[in-house]
Amino acid sequence: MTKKPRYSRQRDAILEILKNDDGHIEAPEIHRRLRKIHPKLSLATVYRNLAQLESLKKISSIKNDSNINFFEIYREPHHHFVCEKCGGIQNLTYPTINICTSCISPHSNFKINKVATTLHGVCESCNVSQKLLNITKSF
Amino acid sequence: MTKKPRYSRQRDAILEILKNDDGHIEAPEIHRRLRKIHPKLSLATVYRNLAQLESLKKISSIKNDSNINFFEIYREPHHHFVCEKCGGIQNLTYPTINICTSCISPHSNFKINKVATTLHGVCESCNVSQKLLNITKSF
DNA sequence: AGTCTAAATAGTATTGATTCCTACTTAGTT
DNA sequence: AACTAAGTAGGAATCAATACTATTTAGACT
Ligand SMILES: [Mn+2]
Ligand SMILES: [Mn+2]
Ligand SMILES: [Zn+2]
Ligand SMILES: [Zn+2]
Repeated sequence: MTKKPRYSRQRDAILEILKNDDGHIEAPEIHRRLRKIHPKLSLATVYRNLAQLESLKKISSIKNDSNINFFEIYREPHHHFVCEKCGGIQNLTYPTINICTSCISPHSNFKINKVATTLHGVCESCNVSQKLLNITKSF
Repeated sequence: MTKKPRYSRQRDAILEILKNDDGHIEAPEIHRRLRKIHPKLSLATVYRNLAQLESLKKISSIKNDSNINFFEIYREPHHHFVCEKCGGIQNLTYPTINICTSCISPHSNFKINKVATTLHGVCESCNVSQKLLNITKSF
């Protein structure tokens, strides 16, 4: 139905960055990295292509609590941990919880595209620096 | 540790709106409703108090795909359905999945504050109007 | 190989929910 | 009644993301 998009050097480079990264990257970071080789690349182009790639299910995105969108190459569905302090995102390697999808199917007229389980809290490194701060405060 | 906040007529009214609503409301909607009785209420005040009430666990919030924050009175933990078309949010009445919390606890230095499972898709009413649109297009 | 056109891009302006700022007000303690 | 830290109103600022527009380009078709 939806036809295949035309090739673009820029989109290809964006996808390549994500293929070779095992984390979750922001659009401006992708832009920064590609600028070294494609000095004319526009940030708007990065955003436009990321949106397109996501709708083609080649990549996926997740937002942190500050509404910043992080992108990664499409992987097996998995869950995420979002740090409330630094905004960093980490993968959780526990099996996907599919029960929701099957549970809601009785509500037949819903169309479910994505199930996201996200834990919010304070990550290891932020937690440690928090503790250190408390110690120094007590003096 | 954190001391109880001072009483405020505005905060009380905001909480009252949420207590008497079973849905998920945006800050501007709360503002609109309260303006009828408190014409001088500032939208910034609504946002500030919603943030405070949430940190006191009296209310909770969830964002739709357009980053708009919806608020509700604190309830038993539950999951949500977010419509990609209209941005509306609905509760899912299936039992909370706690396994993630217990699974990750071995990663001891994480602090988990919130577990959110959210389904993204097209809600019943949007789905129906989508179908009607397709029918009219085929003429 | 040249022509054509819809899709893509660069660069910039705009959006819009939320937060910040500051002078003023007020709850509540002494 | 006086004091003060917390809260408010109103408006400005923020900033990730999107919209806009003139220009370029992939790739289809002669
Ligand atoms: Mn991931
Ligand atoms: Mn809810
Ligand atoms: Zn962190
Ligand atoms: Zn909908």
